[in-house]
Amino acid sequence: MLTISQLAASAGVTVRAVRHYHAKGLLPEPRRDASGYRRYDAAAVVELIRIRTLADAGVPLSRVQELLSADDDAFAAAIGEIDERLRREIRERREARVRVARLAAGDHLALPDDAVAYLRRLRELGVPELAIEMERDAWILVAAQMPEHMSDLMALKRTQIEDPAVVAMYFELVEASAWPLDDPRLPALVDRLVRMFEHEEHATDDGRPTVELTLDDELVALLDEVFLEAVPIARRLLQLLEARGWTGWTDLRRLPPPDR
Amino acid sequence: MLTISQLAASAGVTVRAVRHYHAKGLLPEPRRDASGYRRYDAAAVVELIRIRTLADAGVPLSRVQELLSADDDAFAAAIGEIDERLRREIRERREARVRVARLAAGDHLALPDDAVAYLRRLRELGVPELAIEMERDAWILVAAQMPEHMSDLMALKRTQIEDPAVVAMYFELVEASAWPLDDPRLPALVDRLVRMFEHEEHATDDGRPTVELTLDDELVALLDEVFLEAVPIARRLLQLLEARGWTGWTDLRRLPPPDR
DNA sequence: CTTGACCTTGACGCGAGGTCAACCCCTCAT
DNA sequence: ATGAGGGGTTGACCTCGCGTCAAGGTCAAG
Repeated sequence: MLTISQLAASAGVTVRAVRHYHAKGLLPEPRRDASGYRRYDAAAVVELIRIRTLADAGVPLSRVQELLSADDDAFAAAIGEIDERLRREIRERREARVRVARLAAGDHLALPDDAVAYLRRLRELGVPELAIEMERDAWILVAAQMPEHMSDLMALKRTQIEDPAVVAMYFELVEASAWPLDDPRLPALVDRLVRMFEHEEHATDDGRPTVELTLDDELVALLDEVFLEAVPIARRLLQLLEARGWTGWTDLRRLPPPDR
Repeated sequence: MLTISQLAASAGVTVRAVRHYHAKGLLPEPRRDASGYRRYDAAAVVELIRIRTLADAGVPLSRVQELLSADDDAFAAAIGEIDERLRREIRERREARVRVARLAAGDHLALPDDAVAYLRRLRELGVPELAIEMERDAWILVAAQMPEHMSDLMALKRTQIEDPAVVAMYFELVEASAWPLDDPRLPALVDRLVRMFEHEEHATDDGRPTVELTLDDELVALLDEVFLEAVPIARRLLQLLEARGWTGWTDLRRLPPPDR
């Protein structure tokens, strides 16, 4: 005959846990000796070990209670489910190991692979780190709001960034982003931009596909907003562009002539 | 700028969880818009994903809070500990899978391997199942109270059980265990027992080692108690043995002569 | 103007015990 | 016989990471 602490020790649990199982009706209350102490037999040892085996496998005690009185078929089915859950938990922990290991470094946390590759390409092209950080934050916001468009967008950006003319403009804009709003060099910059757009327009007329037209309005609005927020000078540039007959930032278009 | 549900979705968590992190000081409260709604930037996305990465790895939120503001060395050390814990949890789940799989069948739950082997040998020798169950329960109690002695005891029992004389006595006792306490066949049985002891005694004098003498008193008391509890007729047998000048059950000895 | 989706704070609930508190019981040494 | 120590007993509150109301305020669309 065992005392409660001996029973508990035989299954490697605490006395408190055994009493908890009694309170929950998982383990039947044994008879008491003359002084009111609980006294256990071998069957209690077996039962307690069964409880712990299931509980250690992550089965909730309420489910353990059902299982202890289940028939063989139901029990076998339950064992199958438990095993499946354990395998899943093992898989999740393996994935967690990978993610935690990547935690120390980089952009991978909040961005998909292709966005990370795009940012890396910007670094290769010599874009200043500050500009890359702004760009990264912008893409994080886009990814948060419209993750389903990210892969198309990144494909587009990676194509654009390989065009030397676009890269040249990019560098001009990066440089300009630090200028004050009333910097005298701004009008000349905008003139160069407009000339470039008009050149592109002609090229497009020659039959080159205009990839941007596939972007939906909501996405364009988001991209515009994000970049206007991120780059202080962007609003001023937009004003100057509109004065020259163009509007939009992501989806650049000629304004309708003002006389209409 | 993101609303709380957009932020939450970007990290795959619930809105409630994000608010919980604010309340715990894990994620700084962002600024509010005109209507009092929270508005988040890209940094919040990154931070939230960091929190979730750690939390998904099983790090308590209080620890996450420390880690987010820890220096690189402390952080790297913590990552090491987290990875170690994850590996341990994977190992535990693998072991749980094995134990759960064994749950459906048998004695292995509450007994060590050698005790299971001993019970299997009893079955091979044709011992009735009822007697084996009693014996199993007795050994479970012994294992619960003195697990450190089990391997020696089982070695001893396995040796004994290979001695045909012992096996013969064993069968007689098994049979007798079902008799009423006043069965007329009992005295003859005890006579046979005593004759066997005396024979053993002579054999021992011849130089055979007496293994039992290495058992300590506490263990002998436990074994006696367990078997006297388990087999109703054992007490009566003990009385009869003592009338013939022997005492003890596990550690059988001649009584001192009554005239002293 | 209403509906329905979103946001706010605050409070309680759960699951598996841990951790007191306050008391009883038994044994052993003084 | 007396106290100390190491069992046992019940009961009540604490923990953690949110889920789930409750009781509203806000916003865009029909």
